[in-house]
Amino acid sequence: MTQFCNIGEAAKRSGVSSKMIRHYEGIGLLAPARRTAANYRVYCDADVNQLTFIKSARELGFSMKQIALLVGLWQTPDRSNAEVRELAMAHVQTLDERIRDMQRMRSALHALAMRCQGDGRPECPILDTLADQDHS
Amino acid sequence: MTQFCNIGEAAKRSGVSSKMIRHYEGIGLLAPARRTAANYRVYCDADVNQLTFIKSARELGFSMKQIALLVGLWQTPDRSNAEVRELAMAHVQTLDERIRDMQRMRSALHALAMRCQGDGRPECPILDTLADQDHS
DNA sequence: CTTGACCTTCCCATGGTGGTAAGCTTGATG
DNA sequence: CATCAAGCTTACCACCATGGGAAGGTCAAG
Repeated sequence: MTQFCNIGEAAKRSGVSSKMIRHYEGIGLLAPARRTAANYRVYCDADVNQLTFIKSARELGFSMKQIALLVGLWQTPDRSNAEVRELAMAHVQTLDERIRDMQRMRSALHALAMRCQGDGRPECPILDTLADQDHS
Repeated sequence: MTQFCNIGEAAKRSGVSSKMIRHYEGIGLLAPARRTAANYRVYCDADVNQLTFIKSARELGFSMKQIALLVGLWQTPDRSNAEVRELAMAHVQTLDERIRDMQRMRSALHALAMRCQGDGRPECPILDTLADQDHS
């Protein structure tokens, strides 16, 4: 039943590039893959599942360090979901901060752009404001 | 009237670290600074202004490449504010995309966390969902 | 003259991903 | 069987912006 495949197939199935699969192995996020006689990496279904897990976590913006923790919890049968939840909520908070930062930039820049005529003359409130150390 | 200072003072006045000032010079964003006989970099008010400009642009999330363009426009007397505005609006759009991405992550993760009891048992919808290749 | 604070250059690290080159393996086709 | 393309291997280099640190020179105050 278990399907064995090489790195290209594992990449296709998990959505993680071969490059990154090797990288994940290099940084210890994945156990070193078994090899064929010709030194080709071999992956089983469980390995592909783990790659899928990592991919999903990346898509939620978790860092590699956090993902290492999540993978550890995932593979621990008697884990506590409280720990997972805490990790997740901490990341939600981080995302909120980043979103606020971006929004602050966005609205400041948009306000500047609205003050600029954009009519081809050299006068430009955007540049003037950037040059003014009082950020005003 | 013009105040000359060394890199530490320029850093203090502009808010850009000495480290980064040297880096900006290295990548060509700043003209190579004049030097004292002892090879210390010397900065004048205009240089500090340019550093302030760069700092402000960084705080709005512009990339170094965009900042190089902005600095170029800033220092061009017969520039067109339309060009500046276009750069700014393009960056607003980039920020909007990043914000949307973050918000998508945020809400997906928050929804997952809400489904998790966090009561100390091993059952965890967060991990289950990450492991499911159907992202559902 | 010593001391401490500053400056100089040079190298390394981060994080996550991509590219590329040189060389080996595999499988299919002529 | 020879060949060729596609895929694998490792080992580098690059991005972007920033920080850290080492080893050594300089300057000003005590």
